[in-house]
Amino acid sequence: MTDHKKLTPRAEDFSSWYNELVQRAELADHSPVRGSMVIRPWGYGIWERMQRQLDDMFKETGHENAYFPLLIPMSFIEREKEHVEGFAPELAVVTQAGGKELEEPYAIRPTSETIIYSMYAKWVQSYRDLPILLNQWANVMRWELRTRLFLRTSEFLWQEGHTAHATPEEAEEETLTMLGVYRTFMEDWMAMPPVTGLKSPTETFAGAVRTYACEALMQDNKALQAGTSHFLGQNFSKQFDLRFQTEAGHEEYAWNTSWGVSTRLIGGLVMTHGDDEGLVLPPRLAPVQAVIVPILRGDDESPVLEKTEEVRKRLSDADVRVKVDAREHLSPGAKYYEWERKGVPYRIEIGPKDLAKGQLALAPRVVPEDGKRKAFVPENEAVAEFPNLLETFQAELLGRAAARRDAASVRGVTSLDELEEAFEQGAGFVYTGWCGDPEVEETVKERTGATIRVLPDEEFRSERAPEKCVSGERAATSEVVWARAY
RNA sequence: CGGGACGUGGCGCAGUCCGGUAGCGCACUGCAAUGGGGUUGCAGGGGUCGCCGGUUCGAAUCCGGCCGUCCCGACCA
Repeated sequence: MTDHKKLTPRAEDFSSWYNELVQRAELADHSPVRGSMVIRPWGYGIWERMQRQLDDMFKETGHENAYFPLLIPMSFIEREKEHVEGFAPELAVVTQAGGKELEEPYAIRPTSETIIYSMYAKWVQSYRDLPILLNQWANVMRWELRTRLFLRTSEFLWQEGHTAHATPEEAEEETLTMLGVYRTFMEDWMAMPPVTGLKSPTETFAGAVRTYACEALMQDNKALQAGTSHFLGQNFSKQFDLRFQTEAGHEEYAWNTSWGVSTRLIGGLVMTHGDDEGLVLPPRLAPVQAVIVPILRGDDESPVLEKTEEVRKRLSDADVRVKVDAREHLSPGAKYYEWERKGVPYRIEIGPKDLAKGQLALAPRVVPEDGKRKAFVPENEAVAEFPNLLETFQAELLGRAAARRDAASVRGVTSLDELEEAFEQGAGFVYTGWCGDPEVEETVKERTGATIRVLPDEEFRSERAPEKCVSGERAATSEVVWARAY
């Protein structure tokens, strides 16, 4: 399925570029259901890589997987006041089944806190039954009014971790541990370095005491909330009667956390690394890390094809995910464009000339700062070095993304005028002081379209803590990061 | 959910104002040659024009309703 049309350049229209890329790289397509997408094999392959790695990290931090029902009794969702206010407008509700009206409607889960904690309540008697550390991989539904492939769809895939603890300290620690897991995953696997921190009260999850988040900066300098970790306190345990007997013998409500990332991460991946030719995949998440394109001649193709297969086997044995593209009806150039559009990190060309010289032609998807577009490397060396090349490529992507984020970050802003000016100049993250007043958030949003993304964790904070709130009058109680967001 | 735009083979579009039995490019199929950045020639296949209804002798074209997509806004992972 070749496709000659160029993508709309990012600089011209970032939205069009994104929409075209997602479809033309065959990541996803619109479905007949409003706001719901089909994730195609290439996109799902990336999601599978993400799942595998995250799942390993969850297991390493002591969690187990389980599965809870898709349908949740409406009365459950209505039990936690903040929670129902947050989710009611976007619920899809099942009112009929088996040809009859249901006595109680079921909501299609927008998130599973309520049904999960209702079950935990059955399972927990004593402090010895805690902690419970579960995760589930699931689909959820939020009837969004405005959707975009991967970034906001009515139905999406995610994981949701839900834990119950005997003490607030332990729950808080869990919340921060999982925020750290997400951050590590985004940096080391997605090459998408986020800023992490605490959400302001207005941005806190409906039903949580505190929400922590990973905020990543996209190439259009808008922020993407890429993962959240919530300290729920006893809000849900009190509503669902999740109690336990302490060592001392008295009853207490358990302390909960929940945390999640979704297929939205794939949108983040696209907007972090993609270029005007198409997708660019970090090697650790690429379903195919190298595609071999044999350069075939009409006269005798067999030596080239034999060598191609030999190289494929050698790389595969070195745990490289490699694919041979030997389709005969396409010219090499057409294949190059196709695999570039799909973001494969490396292309390897093998032709008669390479055969004669015992070399391979290696072409990285992104030309390194100091490198060449295509390198001719002796076969043995190329095979031996290939895993390192992939790691270098991975590091290159992270380095570039971090540099972009830092270049688009503005610190030391002390007034609303300066803040407005910074965003007019195209700033990404802007750091200021804040007094904690939600009205300041409202004012800034009206003037600039930006919101507080996080109260940054210590290592992201400015060297000198801001003394005054950006509104000018009151003293700052914390530093905050502003951005326009997805 | 409010404002705007759009919906014609897989993709991109023309045709719609001034109703008269659907067209172009790319892609696709077959054969042959070609093959190191979107290869060429020849021969083919595919669309009841988003859906439903109305007006009319006749509707892609006019009218109404609905659905979907995109952009702006409110809301949101």
